[in-house]
Amino acid sequence: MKEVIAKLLAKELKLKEDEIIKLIEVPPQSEMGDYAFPCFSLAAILKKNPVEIAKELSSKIKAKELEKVQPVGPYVNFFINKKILAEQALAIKDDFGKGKNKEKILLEHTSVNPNASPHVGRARNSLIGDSIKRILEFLGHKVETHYYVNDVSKQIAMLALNFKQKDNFDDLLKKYIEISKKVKDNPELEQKVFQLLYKFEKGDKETIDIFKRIVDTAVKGQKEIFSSLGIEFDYFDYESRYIEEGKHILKELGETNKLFKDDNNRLVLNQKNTGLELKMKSPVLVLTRNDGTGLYILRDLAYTIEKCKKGKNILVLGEDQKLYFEQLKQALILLKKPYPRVVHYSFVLLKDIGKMSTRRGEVVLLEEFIEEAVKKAKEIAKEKKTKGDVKKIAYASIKYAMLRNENNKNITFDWQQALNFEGDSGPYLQYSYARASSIMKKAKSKKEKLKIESVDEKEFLLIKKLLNFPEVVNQAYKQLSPHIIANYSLELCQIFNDFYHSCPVLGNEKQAFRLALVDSFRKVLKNSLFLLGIEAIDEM
RNA sequence: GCUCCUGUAGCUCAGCCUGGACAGAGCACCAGCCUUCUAAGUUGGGGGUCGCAGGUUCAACUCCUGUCGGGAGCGCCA
Repeated sequence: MKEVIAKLLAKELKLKEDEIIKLIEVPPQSEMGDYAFPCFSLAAILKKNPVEIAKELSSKIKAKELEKVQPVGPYVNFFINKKILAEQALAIKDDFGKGKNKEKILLEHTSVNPNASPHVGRARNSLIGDSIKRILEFLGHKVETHYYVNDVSKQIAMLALNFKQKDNFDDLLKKYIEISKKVKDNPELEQKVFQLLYKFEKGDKETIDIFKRIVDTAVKGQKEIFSSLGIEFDYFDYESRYIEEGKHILKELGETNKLFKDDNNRLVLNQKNTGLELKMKSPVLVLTRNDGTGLYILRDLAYTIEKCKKGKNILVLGEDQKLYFEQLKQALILLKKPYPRVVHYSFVLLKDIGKMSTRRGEVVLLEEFIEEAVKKAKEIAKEKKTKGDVKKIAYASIKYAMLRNENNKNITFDWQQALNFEGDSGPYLQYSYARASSIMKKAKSKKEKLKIESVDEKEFLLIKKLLNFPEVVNQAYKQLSPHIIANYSLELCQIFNDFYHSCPVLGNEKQAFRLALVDSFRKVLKNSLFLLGIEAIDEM
């Protein structure tokens, strides 16, 4: 529609269409029109009062697509023929907004340390990652999700000192906190930790077995939790598999003459003149310990290089890893290798406590949170005497609460607010869908002939919002930010509920038209929710 | 100390990338709406120096600089 207007304006103005498209905006209120063209920039060129220009333009432009063209101050406001848009909205199909890209994309997200049950803060990584996966696939990309398992870490080695054969997933957190405290106050114990890592890297069978048992226990538990939320991974990539390749990388880096041994006999990469000198005290990257064992980044380099060979890469990382990633990226650039696009998200802070820390045990576990949400959903369902699937409602609540914020903003986590099922919440979106479904169900599906006689204001608002969906998905893709979808979903539902209250569907003379509109709403909202990983439900 | 992110209503957040018409939601608070498609809904009301100060511009919540508050990071954790 924008294009049509731009064409008309281009005729009058001797400006290029794409320039005009950039200027066209949507008025703040729908009564002002559907699109507006501000004449400020023309005022300078034509040396005329913008108000005059708007008046002149308005009188000249006419087209069958336009119901009305009206000058308001320095703006030319366009009212689109409502029936044309209504027809478009009614023609919406299940695949509305889907794309046909075919690019192969590897998406790495979550990668929680395999040492304990994940806390709510970590879930943000998974939920953002999973939503990005859905957005990419919706646009047609071929996506592989990868979960990097850090099975060579110091954390695992510490846990190995405190792990018993019979320990299961639920014991890990407690055990980890215990040993973590001990190691902190005891340098000798820390030496033991490093010895274990050394043995592991040298291939000591006993050590490898203990590590494996811990990691398997943790990964299995974590996988189950994420799976319960509908988050699945295509590949679990084990860090330990990259130990050898990491040594090759070390060799390659050695040939760049940027590698040197420091006073403590560690191999260090000089990262001067990469821009990093502005961001850290000393722009170096330590690659090995003094006992020769490789550090995490060495294996990560090998891993990243391997992934990048297979396709375009996207990585979801916490904001605490910004500098780390920048160092990794510069090392890859030095090796003349491609590097991933990265999405950083900020932390989930606990109200009254602050940052969650597994080590300190100051956490709300994702499991607890899920349980609490389900409990709450059950209570409400009982109270309302409804049948909706309480689990789906609880998950929607969690996912929406974690995805509604912009990635790089801190979330303040508050039980009460996170579990609110009213207003700006996941259940509100599902409720709107359920209402629409209920109408569809009650309408006996007789196919009446559709004639659009007139379009009411509330109907038109819904129509415009529905047609906006593809643009919203593209925005979310461009920014790799699910919150754009979350916000759109909320606005869409608010508009639908407004329509719901002022436009009776069943038994109304416009039933056929409104029914078709409700059906389009269901299709769009279902897709929109799907992109957030939220299931649409027919009753609740 | 340096780098990055952030500061919008009592609270939680959109809007800023791509500057324009009175700054939008939700929660909480007050007053209404269920003989009509689900009240997990909806209507109305109060509540804002968009942290502060400069600058650019016809026009700044939006861009630039400075400053203050919050978060994150800055050599052998990942």
